Amino acid sequence: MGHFERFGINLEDESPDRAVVYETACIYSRINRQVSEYLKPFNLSPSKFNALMVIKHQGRVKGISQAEIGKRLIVTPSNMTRLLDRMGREGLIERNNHKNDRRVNLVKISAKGSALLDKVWPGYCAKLSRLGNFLSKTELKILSGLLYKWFDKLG
Amino acid sequence: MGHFERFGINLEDESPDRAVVYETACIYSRINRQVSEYLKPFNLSPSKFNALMVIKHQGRVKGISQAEIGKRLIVTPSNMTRLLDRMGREGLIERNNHKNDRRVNLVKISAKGSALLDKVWPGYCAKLSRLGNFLSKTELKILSGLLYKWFDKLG
DNA sequence: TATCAATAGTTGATATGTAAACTATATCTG
DNA sequence: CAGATATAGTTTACATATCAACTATTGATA
Repeated sequence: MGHFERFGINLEDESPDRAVVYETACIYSRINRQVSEYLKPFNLSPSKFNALMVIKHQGRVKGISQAEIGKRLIVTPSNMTRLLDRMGREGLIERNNHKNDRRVNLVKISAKGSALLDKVWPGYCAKLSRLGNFLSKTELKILSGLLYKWFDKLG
Repeated sequence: MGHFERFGINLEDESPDRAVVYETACIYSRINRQVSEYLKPFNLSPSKFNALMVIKHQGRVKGISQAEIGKRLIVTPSNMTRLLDRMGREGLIERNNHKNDRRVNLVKISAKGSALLDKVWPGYCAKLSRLGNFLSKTELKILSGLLYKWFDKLG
């Protein structure tokens, strides 16, 4: 077991509860940077990629409302408006009015957006697998189980 | 063990390597939100808080350069400039010229900043402990060890 | 039905993040 | 020493995030 420090304080021994929080934050930071770097040549950010994935998989037939995308990704309405503005300008999505509720924008992925996702997805999965495969299969199972349990109880 | 899904895809069984990446991201998102909410009444963001902690603990005597803070927190120079601008405006820090190297700004925490940290720190630790204590001591030890190993190998 | 509350989305202000171009200063090297 | 190179920090432009205030529309209810 290693030594984990933050602000000059060794956390691992005295407070494993705080240590796991710090470790999670540090790992996330590295994951996020690597994913961002992978997506950059495609002119995609993690936010745009995630939104595009949700729109593709949840809005196949009639489209999906902005509020619904926001709920799934935990993105605020104002953020969603502007994210979709940019994605619309880049031709990745289309926004149409809901027939029965004129407040709602129904968002659908465009052919261009769909083609981009098809190009990006395999490498994205491979990148995530590489990020995870520093641990053995057994360790991954244990880690995944503990993380899931934690996530579940965090609420 | 639970079921973990993203974009409508069940990850846990087929690809534990990708599952741990997703789980880490989801947990981080919740941690970050809770920490932000705790800090908000003090007019602090996680970024300002982390910078203030580093400045307090690493810049005690002569101060610490902006580049050094940036290295520790992985913050770009331009971001650091403006973060410290705001923190300076709020009276949390002081910036002075380095005597022998006029390129360098030496940053020190102010009395006001130090008092703020003293007020925030106990609750911050308690918040992190509460975030981590959904797991037993044994589980925390195992999780912490696996996270450290992962973090170490991620490089 | 008239009003009132809830919902969907937009806009403006601001904080935080990146990248690139820039200034000023320091250091290295022929 | 002169010129190239490296380093520290700033500025600009832009993406992404929040919150608060706003409009438009729908739905509930008195």
